[in-house]
Amino acid sequence: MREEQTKTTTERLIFHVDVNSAFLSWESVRRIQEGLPDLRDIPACIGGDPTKRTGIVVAKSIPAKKCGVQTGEPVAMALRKCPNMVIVPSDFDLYVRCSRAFKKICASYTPVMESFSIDEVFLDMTGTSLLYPDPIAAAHEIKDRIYEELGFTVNIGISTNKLLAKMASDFEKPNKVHTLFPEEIPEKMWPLPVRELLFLGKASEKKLIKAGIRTIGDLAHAREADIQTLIGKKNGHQLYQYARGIDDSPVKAQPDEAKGFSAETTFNEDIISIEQVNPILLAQCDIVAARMRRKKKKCTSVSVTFRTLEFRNRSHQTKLPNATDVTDEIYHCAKQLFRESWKGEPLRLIGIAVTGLTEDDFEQLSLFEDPEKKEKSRKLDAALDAIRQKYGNDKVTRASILNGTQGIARKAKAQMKNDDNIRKNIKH
DNA sequence: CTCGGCATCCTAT
DNA sequence: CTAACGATAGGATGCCGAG
Repeated sequence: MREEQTKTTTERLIFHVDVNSAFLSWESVRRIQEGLPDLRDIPACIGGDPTKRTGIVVAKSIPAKKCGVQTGEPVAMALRKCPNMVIVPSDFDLYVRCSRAFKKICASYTPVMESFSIDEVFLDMTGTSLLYPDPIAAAHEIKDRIYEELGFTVNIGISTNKLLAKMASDFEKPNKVHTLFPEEIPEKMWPLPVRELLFLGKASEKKLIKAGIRTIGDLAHAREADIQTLIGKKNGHQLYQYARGIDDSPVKAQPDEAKGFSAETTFNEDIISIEQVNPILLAQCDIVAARMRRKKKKCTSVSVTFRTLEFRNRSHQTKLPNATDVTDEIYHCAKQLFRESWKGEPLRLIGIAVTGLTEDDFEQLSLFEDPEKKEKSRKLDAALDAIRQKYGNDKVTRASILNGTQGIARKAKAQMKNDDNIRKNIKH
C-alpha cells in the first residue's frame, strides 16, 4: 500500500470538501421540507431578475447545465437556451445557515479546518490514521453523513496538498470521492486543459494556447523561464509548480485578517448626474465603515471605482492623513475622489473600497480635525450601529433611513436592493 | 537608483 | 457578432514621482 512506501515525516493528507451546486442544493433542501419539487432534478438556477441587467446565473442544476446554461451568464441569455428553466432568487441568510451546519460536521473530523469559501473547506487529516486508517473510507463517511444529516451532496478530493485535493474534488460530480495523489498526476491531471488548473484564468489561458501549451501536462513539461516570460515572473513560477503538483501552503485554521472592505453596485439605469452619485456613495461608505467598526479596524486609504457603459473600469484612490472608521469622513473623501476622476460619462457601476486597515487602538487626533464635528459623526455612527445590532448587521443603511424624505435616496435604495441579498430594508 | 503610491489587470468564489 | 454580464476579496505588475 502507498502508506508504507511514502510515509515520511513531511507527507500530509489533505481533503477538499466542496458542496455540489451549493446555492441550488441548499434551496432544494428547503423546498423539499416545504413539500416542493427538488430543483436538482429539473432545469433550474439561482439567479437574478432577467429583466434587470444585473441578473446573472449564480448556480445551476445538472439538467440546466445539459441545456448549456453556464454560471455567470445573464439570466436572460440562459432563458433563451433553456426556456422552461425555473429561476429562484438567492437567499443569503439561508446559505449562511447551511454553510455553518456543513462546516460543523467537517470540523468534527479534524482540528485543522480551513474555510475556503461559503461552500468549501480544506481538512488537514495528517495524523488521523489511528482514528481513520483508510482515507477514502473516511471521506465517504464525511460525505454520507452530510447527506444524511443535511440533505445535500458534496464532492471530496484527497491528496497530499491543497492544490491536488482541490483539483480532485473537481473531478466527476456530484456526490463523489476522488484521489489525486502525486503518482496519479500524469494520468489524472496532465491530460486536462490548462484552464482547469487553479489560478489559471482566461487571460493566461489565451497566452499559453497561443504558445502551443494546451494541457496541464504541456505546462509541466515546458521550460519555466518560457512560462514566466509568457504570463509573468511570479504567476509563471506558481502555475509551473502547480502543473507539477507542487504546493506547500498550509491548511489555515485561522482566517487571515481582512486587508480591506469594499462595496459596489451595478444599476439598472445609467448614472448621469452627480446628484445620483452622492447618495450612492454615502450608502456604500456607510456599509464599509460599519464593517470596519464591527471588526475594530480603521482604514488609511480610500478608493472609488466606476464602470462605463463600454465596461471600461476606472479607479482613483488616496491615502488619508489619519486612520478612520467614521462614515462621514470616508464619504467626504469618496465624494472628492469621485469628483476628481469622473468626466461625466454615463456609468453602470459605482463602488468604493477601503484598504490599509489598522487596529483601532487609540484615538489619533489630527491638528486639522474638528473634534466637535467628529464627535457628532461618531454618535450618528453609533446610533445606526445600535439599530444594526437590533435588526441584524447589514440590514440598515442610511439610504433606507432616508427613504421617503429624499427622492434620490429612495431611488438609490431601490437600486441597491436588487443585488444585495444580505441587505434588506428596515421597514416591512 | 529604489521605494511607495497608484491604476489596472487577473483570478477566485 | 463580440465581450462581459455580479459582489467581494486578494495579489501581481508596471508606471511615476520623490528622495
